[in-house]
Amino acid sequence: MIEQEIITEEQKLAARYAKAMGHPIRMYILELLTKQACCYSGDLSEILPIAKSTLSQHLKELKDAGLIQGEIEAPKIKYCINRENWEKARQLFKRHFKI
Amino acid sequence: MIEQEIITEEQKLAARYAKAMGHPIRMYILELLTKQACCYSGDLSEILPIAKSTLSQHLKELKDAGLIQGEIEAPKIKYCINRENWEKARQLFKRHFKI
DNA sequence: ACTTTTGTTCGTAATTTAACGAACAAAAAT
DNA sequence: ATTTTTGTTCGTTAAATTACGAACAAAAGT
Repeated sequence: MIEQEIITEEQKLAARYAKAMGHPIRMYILELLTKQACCYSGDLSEILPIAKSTLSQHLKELKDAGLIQGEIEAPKIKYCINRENWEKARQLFKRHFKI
Repeated sequence: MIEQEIITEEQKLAARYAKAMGHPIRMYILELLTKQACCYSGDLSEILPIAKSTLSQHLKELKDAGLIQGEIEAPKIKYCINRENWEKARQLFKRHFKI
C-alpha cells in the first residue's frame, strides 16, 4: 500500500468548512447570506462592531474555504454564498449529523 | 435597550461547535463516536498518528465544547457522544444549512 | 510493595488566529 | 484632475492552537 491514511479527504474537507464557520462573525455572515442572497461588505461593516480590515480578513477566510464568493460591482463588492461548495458542505454535515 | 447585540447566542453556540469540529482529528473522532457508540482513548491513540498528549488535548476540546463525554472505567476512560448537546448541534446545523 | 497500564498535566516551541489603525489601490463621482 | 468611496494589504500585537516528550497520577495487576 502506498499510504495508510486514517483520516479521509471528506473528513478533512468537513473540518475545513467547520473551521471557517468556527467564529461568531463568520457564522453571522454565512447565515445572512443564506437568508438574503447577497450583501456588500460595506453593509456588514456598518452592522458589525469590528474594524473593516478585520471584516476583510473574515471575508477572505470564508472565500478561501470556498463558502462564499465576491463579485466586483465597482466600487463595491457583492458577496454571495458559493452555491456549489455550500451544497458540498451541506452534504458533508448532513452525513456527519445523520440528518 | 440594555445592549444592542448583533450576533445571537445561537450563532455563538453554533460557532463554538463548528470550531470544535474544525480539525481533521476531531472530526474523525466525532464520526467514529457516532458510528460505534463508544471508544477508549487508548484505541484512538493506537490508530491516530499523534502523541497521546496531543490526543488528550483534542479530547479535552471536544469535551469542553460539550460534544463528547468521558466515563471512567478504570484504568481506561470510555468516551461517548454527549447526546443532549449533539442533538442541539444537529438542530443548529440543520437550520444553518436549511436541511 | 512494586510494576504496568492508562491518560492527564507541564513545559516548551512553532504556527495560526484575531484584532487594530495606517497606508494603499481602484474606480466612480465631481 | 481631484476627491470620495470602497475594500484590501501591511505592520504589529496579543492570544490561541497544535504539537511533542517528559513527568506525573491513579488504579489495576502481580
